[in-house]
Amino acid sequence: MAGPPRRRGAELEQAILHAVIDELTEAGYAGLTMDRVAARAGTNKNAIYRRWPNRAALALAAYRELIGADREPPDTGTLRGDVMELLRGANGHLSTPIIGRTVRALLGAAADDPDLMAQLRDSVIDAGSGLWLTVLGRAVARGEVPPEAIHPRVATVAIALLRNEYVTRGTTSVPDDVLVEIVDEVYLPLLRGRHATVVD
Amino acid sequence: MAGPPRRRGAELEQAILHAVIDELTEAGYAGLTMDRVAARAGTNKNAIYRRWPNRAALALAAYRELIGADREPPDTGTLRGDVMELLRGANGHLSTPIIGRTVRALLGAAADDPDLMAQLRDSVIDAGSGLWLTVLGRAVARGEVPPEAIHPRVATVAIALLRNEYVTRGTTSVPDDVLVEIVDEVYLPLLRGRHATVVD
DNA sequence: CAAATAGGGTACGACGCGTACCCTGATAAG
DNA sequence: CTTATCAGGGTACGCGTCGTACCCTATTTG
Repeated sequence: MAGPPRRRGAELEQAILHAVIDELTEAGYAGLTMDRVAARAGTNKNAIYRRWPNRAALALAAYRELIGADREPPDTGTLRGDVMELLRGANGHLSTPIIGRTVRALLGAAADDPDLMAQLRDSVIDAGSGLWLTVLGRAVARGEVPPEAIHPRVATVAIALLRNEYVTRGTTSVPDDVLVEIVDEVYLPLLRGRHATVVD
Repeated sequence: MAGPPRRRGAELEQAILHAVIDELTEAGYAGLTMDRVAARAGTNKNAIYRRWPNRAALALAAYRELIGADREPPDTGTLRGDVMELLRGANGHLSTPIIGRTVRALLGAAADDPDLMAQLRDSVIDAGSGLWLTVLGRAVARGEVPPEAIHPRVATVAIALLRNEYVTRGTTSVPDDVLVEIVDEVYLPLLRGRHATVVD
């Protein structure tokens, strides 16, 4: 009896990660169990523990799998257009049923696991900050904002506020008008006011 | 044999909550177990479950116990002084070994518990926002910033950024120069530039 | 073809949650 | 003062999950 051939290496790894994604979608991080992941992937816990040391690492790996490739910075021609697109992209991203919950839960789990926290920081938090600097650089080149706008803390204010909204509100999705408010009431005024001269 | 008289009601409740605080300090939220809390408080799980439905609710109650009474808004005479004091107060607060970790863990646990999230929002997140509005109101009265500065989203930008720093960095304490940067590079310029009209 | 490796199946110990009982000390009611 | 009521103490237990251990089997490598 041949049956399906036994999966190995990358193929099996993919099957496991997608099982994790499905489980996270249905039951959330709190309801994620190693046994069920193994069952759903049609394998057993051996194969999982051989690859990831614990539940948190497994969930983080699944998260990365889900995120996939890096994004390209948008280029709409105006700073506001680029910024709104970045923010809407991040919001659409975080409002996937799985992502927001998982990220929150992982941040919580990382409270007692510095190693996990470091990985989270790299792959979730800092991953996108280059996009913002790129977009700002173009805006400076166009003369939309003064060069002083390019300052790491200033550049990431918008995404930091969005993230804050997620973490503290516990919502599954942030309404678009909140994004607009962040951009028009906070972010753009801040960038334009970085130098004494303002307003176009 | 008399022994110590049996504790009841509020007295016992205090003993339990302080046992939770000690356990959180030593082992963190992940290491907090009901059995150990009961043992440490010199009681048993009955007395705990009679008061709180689960571990998360217990930890939240301990957190509130630890926070204690509400703070008074500072009044240093300048906006920058008040703002720095609010931010330093919050930072000192969150950098207690227990608080930061516990809040992060609770936010994570709340990912699957809307009820807990609501309570957290009320008692942790929104609790202090009145202070910021008060301080801003005084600054407007002094003519330091335009009245448009009094806008909920704008007013809480500084504390939102601090919180973001905590949640995403996983640090136990945010250095003072980060606070200064938040205030001088972001918050005050934003408030002072509020009069600039916004494009839409 | 043999040896090494990775996967499958399964069982197990440890641990913690939340519940259930029954007993005892303290308080409230008669 | 006596008795009923109730909160607390002590303890045990079922359940679920983690992480590990073993042994067997399929696949790949030499």
